[in-house]
Amino acid sequence: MSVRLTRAGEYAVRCVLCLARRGRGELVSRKEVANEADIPGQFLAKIAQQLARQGVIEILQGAGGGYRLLAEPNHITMLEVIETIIGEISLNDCVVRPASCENSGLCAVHQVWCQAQEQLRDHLRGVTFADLLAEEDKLLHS
Amino acid sequence: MSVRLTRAGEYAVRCVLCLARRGRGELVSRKEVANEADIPGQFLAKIAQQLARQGVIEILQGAGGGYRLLAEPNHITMLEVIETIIGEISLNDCVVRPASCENSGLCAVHQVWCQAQEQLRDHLRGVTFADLLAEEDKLLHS
DNA sequence: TGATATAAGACTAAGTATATCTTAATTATC
DNA sequence: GATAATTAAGATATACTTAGTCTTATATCA
Repeated sequence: MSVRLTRAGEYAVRCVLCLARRGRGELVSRKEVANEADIPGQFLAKIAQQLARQGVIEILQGAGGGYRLLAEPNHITMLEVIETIIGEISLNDCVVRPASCENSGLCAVHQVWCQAQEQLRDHLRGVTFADLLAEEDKLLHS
Repeated sequence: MSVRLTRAGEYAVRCVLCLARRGRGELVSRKEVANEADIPGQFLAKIAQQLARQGVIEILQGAGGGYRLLAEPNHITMLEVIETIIGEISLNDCVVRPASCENSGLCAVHQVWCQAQEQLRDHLRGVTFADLLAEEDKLLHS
Protein backbone atom coordinates (compact mmCIF):
# COMPACT_ATOMS: atom_id res chain seq x y z
CA MET A 1 0.00 0.00 0.00
CA SER A 2 0.85 3.58 -0.23
CA VAL A 3 -0.57 6.97 0.49
CA ARG A 4 -3.62 6.96 -1.73
CA LEU A 5 -7.29 7.70 -2.00
CA THR A 6 -9.70 4.76 -1.96
CA ARG A 7 -12.01 3.94 -4.82
CA ALA A 8 -15.00 4.78 -2.66
CA GLY A 9 -13.61 8.26 -2.03
CA GLU A 10 -13.02 8.73 -5.74
CA TYR A 11 -16.62 7.65 -6.45
CA ALA A 12 -17.97 10.06 -3.86
CA VAL A 13 -16.23 12.97 -5.55
CA ARG A 14 -17.56 11.88 -8.94
CA CYS A 15 -21.07 11.50 -7.54
CA VAL A 16 -21.15 14.96 -5.98
CA LEU A 17 -19.58 16.48 -9.07
CA CYS A 18 -22.27 14.85 -11.19
CA LEU A 19 -25.02 16.29 -8.99
CA ALA A 20 -23.28 19.67 -8.92
CA ARG A 21 -23.40 19.82 -12.73
CA ARG A 22 -27.21 19.62 -12.53
CA GLY A 23 -27.31 22.21 -9.76
CA ARG A 24 -28.46 22.22 -6.16
CA GLY A 25 -31.89 20.70 -5.56
CA GLU A 26 -32.06 18.88 -8.90
CA LEU A 27 -33.24 15.30 -8.46
CA VAL A 28 -31.15 12.69 -10.25
CA SER A 29 -31.83 8.95 -10.07
CA ARG A 30 -29.18 6.60 -8.82
CA LYS A 31 -29.06 4.86 -12.17
CA GLU A 32 -28.39 8.15 -13.92
CA VAL A 33 -25.56 9.05 -11.57
CA ALA A 34 -24.13 5.55 -11.82
CA ASN A 35 -24.09 5.70 -15.61
CA GLU A 36 -22.80 9.21 -15.94
CA ALA A 37 -20.10 8.87 -13.30
CA ASP A 38 -19.27 5.24 -14.09
CA ILE A 39 -19.90 3.86 -10.62
CA PRO A 40 -21.28 0.37 -9.81
CA GLY A 41 -24.92 0.94 -8.84
CA GLN A 42 -25.04 -0.89 -5.53
CA PHE A 43 -21.73 0.52 -4.47
CA LEU A 44 -22.97 3.99 -5.26
CA ALA A 45 -25.94 3.34 -2.98
CA LYS A 46 -23.62 2.78 -0.02
CA ILE A 47 -21.63 5.88 -0.76
CA ALA A 48 -24.73 8.01 -1.24
CA GLN A 49 -26.05 6.89 2.12
CA GLN A 50 -22.91 8.13 3.81
CA LEU A 51 -23.10 11.42 1.97
CA ALA A 52 -26.73 11.76 3.04
CA ARG A 53 -25.90 11.07 6.69
CA GLN A 54 -23.29 13.82 6.46
CA GLY A 55 -25.87 16.19 5.02
CA VAL A 56 -24.18 16.71 1.68
CA ILE A 57 -27.02 15.20 -0.35
CA GLU A 58 -30.62 14.17 0.22
CA ILE A 59 -31.99 10.81 -0.85
CA LEU A 60 -35.59 10.41 -2.00
CA GLN A 61 -36.87 6.86 -1.81
CA GLY A 62 -39.51 5.09 -3.85
CA ALA A 63 -40.54 5.36 -7.47
CA GLY A 64 -39.20 8.52 -9.08
CA GLY A 65 -36.69 8.81 -6.28
CA GLY A 66 -33.02 9.71 -6.48
CA TYR A 67 -30.38 12.00 -5.10
CA ARG A 68 -30.02 15.75 -4.90
CA LEU A 69 -27.47 18.21 -3.62
CA LEU A 70 -28.49 20.02 -0.45
CA ALA A 71 -25.93 22.83 -0.52
CA GLU A 72 -24.63 25.08 -3.25
CA PRO A 73 -21.53 23.68 -4.98
CA ASN A 74 -19.42 26.58 -3.71
CA HIS A 75 -20.17 25.48 -0.15
CA ILE A 76 -19.09 21.89 -0.61
CA THR A 77 -15.37 21.19 -0.37
CA MET A 78 -13.43 18.21 -1.61
CA LEU A 79 -12.16 17.65 1.91
CA GLU A 80 -15.68 17.33 3.26
CA VAL A 81 -16.74 14.81 0.63
CA ILE A 82 -13.61 12.73 0.88
CA GLU A 83 -13.45 12.62 4.65
CA THR A 84 -17.12 11.67 4.77
CA ILE A 85 -16.15 8.45 3.07
CA ILE A 86 -12.65 7.60 4.24
CA GLY A 87 -12.63 9.33 7.61
CA GLU A 88 -10.21 12.04 8.62
CA ILE A 89 -7.24 12.10 6.30
CA SER A 90 -4.21 10.81 8.13
CA LEU A 91 -0.71 10.36 6.81
CA ASN A 92 0.43 8.37 9.81
CA ASP A 93 -1.55 6.51 12.43
CA CYS A 94 0.38 8.17 15.24
CA VAL A 95 -1.07 11.54 14.29
CA VAL A 96 -4.68 10.50 14.69
CA ARG A 97 -4.21 7.89 17.41
CA PRO A 98 -1.43 9.24 19.64
CA ALA A 99 -1.67 6.05 21.67
CA SER A 100 -0.01 4.12 18.84
CA CYS A 101 3.16 6.16 19.33
CA GLU A 102 4.40 6.37 22.88
CA ASN A 103 6.22 9.68 22.66
CA SER A 104 4.26 11.65 20.08
CA GLY A 105 4.85 14.92 21.85
CA LEU A 106 8.60 14.47 21.79
CA CYS A 107 8.88 12.96 18.34
CA ALA A 108 10.31 15.12 15.59
CA VAL A 109 8.91 12.86 12.89
CA HIS A 110 5.47 13.14 14.40
CA GLN A 111 5.54 16.90 13.95
CA VAL A 112 6.47 16.61 10.31
CA TRP A 113 3.51 14.35 9.67
CA CYS A 114 1.17 16.67 11.51
CA GLN A 115 2.26 19.64 9.42
CA ALA A 116 2.11 17.76 6.14
CA GLN A 117 -1.29 16.37 7.01
CA GLU A 118 -2.75 19.77 7.82
CA GLN A 119 -1.22 21.27 4.71
CA LEU A 120 -2.89 18.58 2.63
CA ARG A 121 -6.23 19.01 4.38
CA ASP A 122 -6.05 22.78 3.97
CA HIS A 123 -5.40 22.32 0.30
CA LEU A 124 -8.45 20.10 -0.18
CA ARG A 125 -10.53 22.34 2.05
CA GLY A 126 -9.75 25.16 -0.33
CA VAL A 127 -11.25 23.41 -3.35
CA THR A 128 -15.05 23.59 -3.72
CA PHE A 129 -17.20 21.83 -6.29
CA ALA A 130 -17.93 25.21 -7.84
CA ASP A 131 -14.19 25.49 -8.44
CA LEU A 132 -14.20 22.07 -10.06
CA LEU A 133 -17.11 22.99 -12.31
CA ALA A 134 -15.42 26.22 -13.34
CA GLU A 135 -12.19 24.43 -14.08
CA GLU A 136 -14.05 21.76 -16.01
CA ASP A 137 -15.69 24.45 -18.09
CA LYS A 138 -12.35 26.06 -18.77
CA LEU A 139 -10.84 22.75 -19.87
CA LEU A 140 -13.69 22.04 -22.25
CA HIS A 141 -13.55 25.44 -23.93
CA SER A 142 -9.83 25.62 -24.51
CA MET B 1 -8.59 2.51 4.83
CA SER B 2 -7.49 6.03 4.37
CA VAL B 3 -4.64 8.13 3.13
CA ARG B 4 -1.86 6.91 5.38
CA LEU B 5 1.73 5.79 5.62
CA THR B 6 2.42 2.06 5.85
CA ARG B 7 4.12 0.48 8.81
CA ALA B 8 7.10 -0.41 6.65
CA GLY B 9 7.54 3.23 5.70
CA GLU B 10 7.33 4.27 9.33
CA TYR B 11 9.97 1.67 10.21
CA ALA B 12 12.27 2.87 7.45
CA VAL B 13 12.18 6.40 8.84
CA ARG B 14 12.90 5.11 12.34
CA CYS B 15 15.75 2.97 11.06
CA VAL B 16 17.46 5.80 9.21
CA LEU B 17 16.89 8.15 12.12
CA CYS B 18 18.50 5.63 14.44
CA LEU B 19 21.55 5.37 12.18
CA ALA B 20 21.66 9.14 11.77
CA ARG B 21 21.93 9.54 15.55
CA ARG B 22 25.16 7.53 15.47
CA GLY B 23 26.41 9.48 12.48
CA ARG B 24 27.37 8.61 8.92
CA GLY B 25 29.60 5.55 8.53
CA GLU B 26 28.96 4.22 12.05
CA LEU B 27 28.26 0.48 11.95
CA VAL B 28 25.22 -0.63 13.94
CA SER B 29 24.01 -4.22 14.10
CA ARG B 30 20.53 -5.11 12.98
CA LYS B 31 19.66 -6.25 16.47
CA GLU B 32 20.69 -2.91 17.91
CA VAL B 33 18.60 -0.98 15.41
CA ALA B 34 15.64 -3.33 15.93
CA ASN B 35 15.78 -2.84 19.69
CA GLU B 36 16.34 0.88 19.69
CA ALA B 37 13.73 1.65 17.03
CA ASP B 38 11.30 -1.07 18.09
CA ILE B 39 11.12 -2.88 14.77
CA PRO B 40 10.62 -6.65 14.29
CA GLY B 41 14.06 -8.02 13.38
CA GLN B 42 13.22 -9.93 10.24
CA PHE B 43 10.97 -7.19 8.98
CA LEU B 44 13.77 -4.69 9.49
CA ALA B 45 15.99 -6.89 7.35
CA LYS B 46 13.61 -6.50 4.40
CA ILE B 47 13.40 -2.78 4.83
CA ALA B 48 17.15 -2.38 5.20
CA GLN B 49 17.69 -4.31 1.99
CA GLN B 50 15.49 -1.87 0.12
CA LEU B 51 17.30 1.09 1.66
CA ALA B 52 20.60 -0.48 0.66
CA ARG B 53 19.49 -1.00 -2.94
CA GLN B 54 18.52 2.67 -3.03
CA GLY B 55 21.98 3.62 -1.74
CA VAL B 56 20.82 5.18 1.50
CA ILE B 57 22.61 2.68 3.73
CA GLU B 58 25.24 0.01 3.37
CA ILE B 59 24.84 -3.49 4.75
CA LEU B 60 27.82 -5.49 6.01
CA GLN B 61 27.22 -9.22 6.18
CA GLY B 62 28.72 -11.84 8.44
CA ALA B 63 29.86 -11.79 12.05
CA GLY B 64 30.26 -8.24 13.29
CA GLY B 65 28.11 -7.04 10.43
CA GLY B 66 25.34 -4.47 10.46
CA TYR B 67 24.11 -1.30 8.82
CA ARG B 68 25.58 2.11 8.27
CA LEU B 69 24.52 5.36 6.73
CA LEU B 70 26.20 6.17 3.41
CA ALA B 71 25.31 9.84 3.18
CA GLU B 72 25.31 12.69 5.66
CA PRO B 73 21.96 13.13 7.44
CA ASN B 74 21.49 16.55 5.85
CA HIS B 75 21.55 14.91 2.43
CA ILE B 76 18.88 12.33 3.19
CA THR B 77 15.29 13.50 2.91
CA MET B 78 12.16 11.96 4.37
CA LEU B 79 10.70 11.75 0.90
CA GLU B 80 13.60 9.68 -0.34
CA VAL B 81 13.38 7.19 2.52
CA ILE B 82 9.63 6.85 2.39
CA GLU B 83 9.36 6.49 -1.37
CA THR B 84 12.11 3.90 -1.31
CA ILE B 85 9.74 1.72 0.65
CA ILE B 86 6.24 2.54 -0.54
CA GLY B 87 6.98 3.77 -4.04
CA GLU B 88 6.13 7.20 -5.34
CA ILE B 89 3.60 8.87 -3.10
CA SER B 90 0.27 9.01 -4.86
CA LEU B 91 -2.99 10.41 -3.59
CA ASN B 92 -5.00 8.95 -6.42
CA ASP B 93 -4.21 6.15 -8.82
CA CYS B 94 -5.17 8.26 -11.82
CA VAL B 95 -2.27 10.60 -11.11
CA VAL B 96 0.40 7.94 -11.36
CA ARG B 97 -1.35 5.62 -13.83
CA PRO B 98 -3.20 7.94 -16.24
CA ALA B 99 -4.59 4.83 -17.95
CA SER B 100 -6.90 4.21 -14.99
CA CYS B 101 -8.71 7.47 -15.76
CA GLU B 102 -9.81 7.91 -19.35
CA ASN B 103 -9.78 11.69 -19.49
CA SER B 104 -7.05 12.71 -17.04
CA GLY B 105 -6.03 15.67 -19.12
CA LEU B 106 -9.54 17.12 -19.10
CA CYS B 107 -10.42 16.23 -15.53
CA ALA B 108 -10.57 19.07 -13.02
CA VAL B 109 -10.35 16.66 -10.10
CA HIS B 110 -7.24 15.12 -11.54
CA GLN B 111 -5.48 18.48 -11.45
CA VAL B 112 -6.35 19.02 -7.82
CA TRP B 113 -4.83 15.67 -6.91
CA CYS B 114 -1.70 16.42 -8.89
CA GLN B 115 -1.19 19.71 -7.12
CA ALA B 116 -1.88 18.30 -3.67
CA GLN B 117 0.42 15.38 -4.32
CA GLU B 118 3.30 17.57 -5.42
CA GLN B 119 2.77 19.90 -2.49
CA LEU B 120 3.00 16.95 -0.13
CA ARG B 121 6.08 15.57 -1.85
CA ASP B 122 7.74 18.97 -1.77
CA HIS B 123 7.04 19.22 1.92
CA LEU B 124 8.66 15.86 2.65
CA ARG B 125 11.52 16.61 0.28
CA GLY B 126 12.25 19.66 2.40
CA VAL B 127 12.81 17.69 5.57
CA THR B 128 16.22 16.06 6.03
CA PHE B 129 17.32 13.72 8.79
CA ALA B 130 19.62 16.44 10.04
CA ASP B 131 16.49 18.55 10.53
CA LEU B 132 14.88 15.71 12.45
CA LEU B 133 17.93 15.30 14.68
CA ALA B 134 18.04 19.02 15.39
CA GLU B 135 14.35 19.10 16.20
CA GLU B 136 14.75 16.05 18.40
CA ASP B 137 17.52 17.80 20.28
CA LYS B 138 15.39 20.89 20.74
CA LEU B 139 12.49 18.84 22.07
CA LEU B 140 14.69 17.04 24.59
CA HIS B 141 16.25 20.22 25.97
CA SER B 142 13.09 22.22 26.42
C1' DT C 1 35.76 -24.94 11.23
C1' DG C 2 32.29 -23.00 14.08
C1' DA C 3 29.82 -19.05 15.59
C1' DT C 4 27.69 -14.96 14.16
C1' DA C 5 25.15 -12.22 11.11
C1' DT C 6 22.64 -10.93 6.99
C1' DA C 7 20.18 -12.48 2.15
C1' DA C 8 16.42 -14.03 -0.18
C1' DG C 9 12.40 -16.28 -1.14
C1' DA C 10 8.29 -18.81 0.38
C1' DC C 11 4.71 -18.72 3.31
C1' DT C 12 0.93 -17.24 6.57
C1' DA C 13 -2.51 -14.59 8.94
C1' DA C 14 -5.11 -10.62 9.40
C1' DG C 15 -7.15 -6.72 7.68
C1' DT C 16 -9.17 -3.79 3.99
C1' DA C 17 -11.26 -2.66 -0.30
C1' DT C 18 -14.55 -3.51 -3.61
C1' DA C 19 -17.94 -4.95 -4.64
C1' DT C 20 -22.54 -8.19 -5.10
C1' DC C 21 -26.74 -10.56 -3.35
C1' DT C 22 -30.86 -10.73 -0.91
C1' DT C 23 -34.69 -9.12 1.58
C1' DA C 24 -37.14 -5.21 3.24
C1' DA C 25 -39.04 -0.66 3.12
C1' DT C 26 -40.75 3.38 0.69
C1' DT C 27 -43.20 6.07 -2.87
C1' DA C 28 -45.74 7.17 -7.24
C1' DT C 29 -49.09 5.78 -10.31
C1' DC C 30 -52.83 3.19 -12.13
C1' DG D 1 -55.36 -1.03 -2.82
C1' DA D 2 -52.21 -3.32 -6.15
C1' DT D 3 -48.20 -2.90 -8.76
C1' DA D 4 -44.02 -1.18 -10.37
C1' DA D 5 -40.14 1.55 -9.45
C1' DT D 6 -36.65 2.82 -6.46
C1' DT D 7 -33.68 3.04 -2.46
C1' DA D 8 -32.19 0.82 2.46
C1' DA D 9 -29.64 -2.28 4.99
C1' DG D 10 -27.32 -6.23 6.22
C1' DA D 11 -24.87 -10.45 4.91
C1' DT D 12 -21.65 -12.42 2.07
C1' DA D 13 -17.79 -13.11 -1.28
C1' DT D 14 -13.49 -12.22 -3.52
C1' DA D 15 -9.24 -10.30 -4.24
C1' DC D 16 -5.60 -7.63 -2.69
C1' DT D 17 -2.35 -5.64 0.63
C1' DT D 18 0.02 -5.47 4.78
C1' DA D 19 2.75 -7.17 8.32
C1' DG D 20 5.30 -10.45 9.81
C1' DT D 21 7.47 -15.25 10.25
C1' DC D 22 10.02 -19.36 8.67
C1' DT D 23 13.48 -21.62 6.30
C1' DT D 24 17.54 -22.28 3.81
C1' DA D 25 21.52 -20.20 1.91
C1' DT D 26 25.43 -17.13 2.05
C1' DA D 27 29.01 -14.24 3.95
C1' DT D 28 32.44 -12.90 7.53
C1' DC D 29 35.20 -13.11 11.64
C1' DA D 30 37.96 -15.48 15.02
